[in-house]
Amino acid sequence: MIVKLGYVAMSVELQNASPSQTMTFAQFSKIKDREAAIRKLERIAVSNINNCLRLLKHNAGNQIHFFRLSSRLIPLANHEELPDWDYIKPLKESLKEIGDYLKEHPMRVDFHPDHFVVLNTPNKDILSNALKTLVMHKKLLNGMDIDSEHRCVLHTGGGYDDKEKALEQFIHNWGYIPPSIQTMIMLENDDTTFTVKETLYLCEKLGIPMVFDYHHHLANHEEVEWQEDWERIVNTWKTSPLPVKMHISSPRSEKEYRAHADYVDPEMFLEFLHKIKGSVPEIHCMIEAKQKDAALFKLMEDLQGRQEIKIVDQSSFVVE
DNA sequence: GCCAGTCAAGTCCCG
DNA sequence: CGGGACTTGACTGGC
Repeated sequence: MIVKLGYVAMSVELQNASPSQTMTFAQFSKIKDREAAIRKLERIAVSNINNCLRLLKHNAGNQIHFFRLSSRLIPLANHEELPDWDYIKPLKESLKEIGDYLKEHPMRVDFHPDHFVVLNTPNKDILSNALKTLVMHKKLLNGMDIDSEHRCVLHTGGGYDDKEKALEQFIHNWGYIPPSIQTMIMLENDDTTFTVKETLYLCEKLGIPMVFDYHHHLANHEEVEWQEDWERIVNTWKTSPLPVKMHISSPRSEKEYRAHADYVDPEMFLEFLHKIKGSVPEIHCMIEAKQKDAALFKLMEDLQGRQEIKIVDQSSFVVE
């Protein structure tokens, strides 16, 4: 089984390369010339996308084949006071550059929109805003000429005091999501509300790939045993053009269990890999750690020299 | 140039 | 029911 590691959105090694620079609506409103304010938003967005390209080059240079793009590339993209702003148009060229680069340096990239994109809300306006944000992600992928199938990880959403009802609400709302947006989505078990089994229920019913977050599972489960669910999780990827993907992180501390630690505990990771080895030929593990790419490199270093590990390159290895 | 506070979103928690 | 916590990185303001 080959394991490929990825990391999230920004680098601690590459300086001044934030893909998430922003302007709040309060700042925006202070600028009297609205056109000038919009131009400023556009300059920030272009800078974010250019930094994204720098990050991709950094990744390619370090043999990293898997990366989560920032979902904050375009500040105020879906703000209700800016419905007339065509935010994609001024970004066309920068986005195409990314697309061209990715054709030369193939890398799996995807998004994880912030947790306020809630698809199971009973509130129409919130659903409509969630959909707008997903459409923005779709446009970004189109601009980069990336097939948008299975490129957006989401959580199931709110519990609303009745999780069973909340799951049915998800299924109900799913009918209002255009198919081209539906195919973008993957669902992840979360650390406070919806467990692996609950997420699987939706994924199987609606044909959505499930992203297993091991740390979330340890924080939130009916039963801690997960191996009997693993085959079902793998099965949700059967129709996907992409390999199974999952999230790996370690608790910051016993007290702050749900928060992400700076680095990933290699022992926990190895133990996990031994349990799933042989179940898939290839798996992509997204490292969610405070130290971002440095955590990925440290984990690779920690795994070096282990009997059962054969290092392939700076971010991949084979487990036997 | 540092530290505390603010910002954005939706849900959840508390009184 | 209303206000604050939660989360995250970026940014602002006070000193």
